Amino acid sequence: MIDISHIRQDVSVLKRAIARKKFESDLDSIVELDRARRDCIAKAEKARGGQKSTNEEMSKLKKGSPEFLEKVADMKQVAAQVKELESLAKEADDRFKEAFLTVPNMPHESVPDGNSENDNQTVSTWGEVEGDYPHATPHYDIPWFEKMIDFPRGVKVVGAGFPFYLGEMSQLVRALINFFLEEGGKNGYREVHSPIVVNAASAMATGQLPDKEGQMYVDSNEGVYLIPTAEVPVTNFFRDEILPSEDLPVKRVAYTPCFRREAGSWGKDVRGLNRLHQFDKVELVKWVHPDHRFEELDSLRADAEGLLQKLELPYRVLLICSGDIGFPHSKQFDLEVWAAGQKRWLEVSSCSNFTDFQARRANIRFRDSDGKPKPVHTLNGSALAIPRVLAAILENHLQEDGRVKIPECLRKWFPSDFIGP
RNA sequence: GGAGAGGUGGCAGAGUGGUCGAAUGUGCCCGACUCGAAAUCGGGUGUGCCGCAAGGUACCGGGGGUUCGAAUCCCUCCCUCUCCGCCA
Repeated sequence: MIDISHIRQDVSVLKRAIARKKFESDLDSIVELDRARRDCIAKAEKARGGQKSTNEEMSKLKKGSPEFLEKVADMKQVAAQVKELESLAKEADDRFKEAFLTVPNMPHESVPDGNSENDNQTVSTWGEVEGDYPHATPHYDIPWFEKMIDFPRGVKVVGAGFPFYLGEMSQLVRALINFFLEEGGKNGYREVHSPIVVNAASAMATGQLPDKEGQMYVDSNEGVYLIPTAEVPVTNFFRDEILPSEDLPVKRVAYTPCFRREAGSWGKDVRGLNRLHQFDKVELVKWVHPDHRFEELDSLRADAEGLLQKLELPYRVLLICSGDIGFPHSKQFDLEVWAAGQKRWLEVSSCSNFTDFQARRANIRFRDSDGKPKPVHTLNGSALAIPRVLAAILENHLQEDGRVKIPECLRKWFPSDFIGP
């Protein structure tokens, strides 16, 4: 959630910001709900204060004395009144909070205007995009692909979108995971091995609930959700905590499987590894001092970009426009790898700054130099999503002999220079 | 899953229906003493909400109830621990 002062001061600023995001939010009525709530709270607290001071007097009287009994009789009415006012205040408070939760984060001023993904800005590209890939083939059309990644048996065992990776392909997946984790460590991120289910409070704190409930697999017996990204459990690590400011920035890297129902998005362009219900991903998460939020976003992005460079995969960096940016995001860069066989860009990372939006929901604070707790700023980014990176490796590094060359940086964990028939 | 015990401030740990935001210890911060440190002594030390402020109000696991008044009594949910069962 945003800072409440944004709706108490000049709402027009907030209105304009939200309009840029193409989100609907009835701010006028939320302002009114806030006013009503404060009014009710003031009344209830005043009544309660009166009741308390009388009760204090009563505690000094002899129990059962005439004065005491008289006051009891008087206070019965007061008590009923207080109860009524308090319940009105709670109602008003709940109404406000519910509405306030629907207000998205404001996009940063450096975020370009736009309506959809078509308006995202390419800020840079790396590597040879239109370059020389004479043998490039869509990964799912590589002859031996199905021998190494078994979709039909995944369908039999679970359903669509849950492939088995076999033999050397499984080793390659593992090599990528190791590479990403190790690079994260080198860049100062502490490795975490995290739960892959979370409770509703956690999903609420990072913003998956209530918006994206339909996108998550849920176990309603236990009231837990399979995580769509490690962002959820890892960010919630510090929920309801106050961090010492000298600990900032805190940086963590985690590998987890991710689970997404992808409800409604199944259909075209989802062949092979392009879109799965379960996939592996290494995620970077940072908790930072507000003063450093944007330099931290740049360095986070650089950390993710470094991986693609070492993998020798061409990519572009998109600055996501206001209309395509997510609900809790302030600013977002996507990294898209060039898949030379499909001749298309595949998103392999999304690096985002949430400013204090998640931190307020999750109640994660730091103690500022004035001694007061303030919300931290949270950032995260994939580094990287494995199946699409794998797809790009298979397509771009495919050679004339039908084998795929393994990038140098993975050889430490992979037993051969090539993968293939 | 069964039986029992318990959830109080950073931690430990008292708490009679009213004088309890809560004793005490410990930790932490400031000061005194000291060449410095330890020890000792003195002072300070939670968070949210409402309020321009003074101040008020809430919070003793969550929610509800009884009562003029609840950390304290009742209901309910959650969690932790011990023992048993099952099991990686």
